[in-house]
Amino acid sequence: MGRGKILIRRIDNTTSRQVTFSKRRSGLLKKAKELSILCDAQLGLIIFSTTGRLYDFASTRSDLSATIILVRS
Amino acid sequence: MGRGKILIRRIDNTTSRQVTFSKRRSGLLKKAKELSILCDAQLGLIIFSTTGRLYDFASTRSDLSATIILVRS
DNA sequence: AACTATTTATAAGA
DNA sequence: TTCTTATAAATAGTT
Repeated sequence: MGRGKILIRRIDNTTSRQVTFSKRRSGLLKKAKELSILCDAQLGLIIFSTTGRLYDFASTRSDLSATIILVRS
Repeated sequence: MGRGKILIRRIDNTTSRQVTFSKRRSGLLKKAKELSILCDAQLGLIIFSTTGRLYDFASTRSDLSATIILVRS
């Protein structure tokens, strides 16, 4: 997607890597939420940035939610 | 995407819902893997189908991998 | 399981 | 760093 095709390999440039992380993280979380709603599926997604920040999504299912909380703390 | 625009709400038709689950599950796992590679990010994704089958992806990080294993067993 | 018309995501650029 | 937009990629409906 985008102006050019890219290879799936670690992005060397720090700035580019952070920008891509921000964009794709949002996209992934959005698609995770859509899948859970459209298909009534239970899922959990946990993303750590290299700086240790955590981003997550969990559809309501007790064991999944508990897992996310455990990983967070 | 696709021939028509859809609303993000539970798909009532069982067959359509299963087909969509299969397609989007693949897409989500692919994008999760791409994000981890491109951005050197650690992430875990766990998807349960309504029949209880589990699909997951985890980039290598001990606590994440352990979590996935815990949820699986 | 394939096929495509379209929508959506996003890589580069502004 | 937020917005734009050309293009790649995902996918909804079809066969």
